[in-house]
Amino acid sequence: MALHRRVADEMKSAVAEGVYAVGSSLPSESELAQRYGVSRGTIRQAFALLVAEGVVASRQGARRVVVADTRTQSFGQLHSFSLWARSIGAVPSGRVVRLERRPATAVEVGQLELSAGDLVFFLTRLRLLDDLPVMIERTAYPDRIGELITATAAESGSLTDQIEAHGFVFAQAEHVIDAVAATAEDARLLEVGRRAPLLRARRRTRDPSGLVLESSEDRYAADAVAFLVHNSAEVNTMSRFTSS
Amino acid sequence: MALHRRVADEMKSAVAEGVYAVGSSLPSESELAQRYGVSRGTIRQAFALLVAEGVVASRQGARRVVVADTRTQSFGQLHSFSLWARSIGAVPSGRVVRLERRPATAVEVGQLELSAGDLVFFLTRLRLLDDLPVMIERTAYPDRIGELITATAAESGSLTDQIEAHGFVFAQAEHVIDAVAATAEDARLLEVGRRAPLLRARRRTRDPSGLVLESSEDRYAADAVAFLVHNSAEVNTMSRFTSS
DNA sequence: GAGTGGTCTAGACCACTTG
DNA sequence: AAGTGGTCTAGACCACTCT
Repeated sequence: MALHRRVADEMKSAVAEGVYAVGSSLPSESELAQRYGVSRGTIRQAFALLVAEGVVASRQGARRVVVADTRTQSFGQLHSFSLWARSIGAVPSGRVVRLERRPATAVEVGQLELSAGDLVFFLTRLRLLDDLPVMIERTAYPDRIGELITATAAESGSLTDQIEAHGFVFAQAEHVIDAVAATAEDARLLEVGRRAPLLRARRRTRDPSGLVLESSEDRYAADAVAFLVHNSAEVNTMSRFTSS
Repeated sequence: MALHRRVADEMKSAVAEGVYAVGSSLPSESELAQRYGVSRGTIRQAFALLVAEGVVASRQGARRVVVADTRTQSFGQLHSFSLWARSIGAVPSGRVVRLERRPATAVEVGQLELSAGDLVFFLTRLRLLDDLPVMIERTAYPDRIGELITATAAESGSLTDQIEAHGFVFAQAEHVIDAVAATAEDARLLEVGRRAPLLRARRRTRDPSGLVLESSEDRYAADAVAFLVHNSAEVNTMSRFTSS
């Protein structure tokens, strides 16, 4: 583990434990550098992480201030339904609705950055927390990933684990988030009314070299889940689009 | 403007202009350092911005790769409806539904980090793009901000401009995004059906020192707007919550 | 083995706040 | 005026990719 990552984690723990209260000031960079026995640059790297996560506010000339003790979820927890479920103390499960291997549609060719005629695995799963239906996941995998997928694995739990076990690394993702009305199938599976509001997240995940590993459309029952996003003037990872 | 910011902007322009195609590799850090006449550290600062915005993928040992030419919106565009509207070539307008000054509710005291009994300005506005209703904005301002707000300013355009003109700086924000069904008032104002799905973004904005400047609940017509969020294993600004 | 990005250090100067 | 964070430099070593 990198030094700056370790420092950041320790600072975050200290905030969570109340050593530094929300609203209070933090020690200066030079003091922390001395305390941890690292250079000022390493302390700054650590703070860059905390600022991005919205834990700390920074302004020139003044000490940094704690603004929240939000323990941001790891990228892994955001990516894997199973991991996330366990982290909040719920029991995740999945029910395979459809699993097929077929030529990619034009849209999928674009999404997965394939060539025309390439095969994809397409999986529709209902995801449950403590046996309550929460989300419908419709995911397209390029063939090289898809061939790792079996119906039994999809039923029992985490495909993410399965895929990572074969050496694929999920490194970055983009999410397009909007609201839609439930279709007949959505309503039946999620046990909500027809046309009920659903939170939709269309996700595309890449490995460290930028190759697309999956493209998914997730639909959450409206009262089940929300997303929290933090952004700042320095680093902004969020934008707003007209979808029409 | 900081050197690394300038380098990042130039790289982004180069990608947008096709100098570096999506999918292709970028020059090495040392080559860019020489070309721009800066140190390697500055080039790395520039790339940190581009990686956070999802323009570039990075992995140890290999050259960086261009993964998208998404021109991420600035923090300002994300924050100001007026600025955003103009940036996409639409004409923004606003209609004040309610504007009141009153003691903060318990929830608002928490949201705005006030003390019990403090006053807030509460503004409900319908926002339109090219005269089409798109969003309802219900915003609470602490008194020191709210006293800058007049009904005429709220009608004519950007309160953000108004507030910034008085020296307040919007530095960071957190957004909780989910889906809700339209209430009777929502439906009437947005001209959608009762119980139509709406995309809801609850936003809290802070100044550089961490003070809360506003707390807002925005409801978008489902087919009007979507949010795009980019995240990565290194820096993750997004998380998923059970809202129940 | 050469090249590249990831990490860390030490030091310098500046802009800003008031610890 | 002192302290603090923001920026930039130069150099070092390591882990990893690539051919």
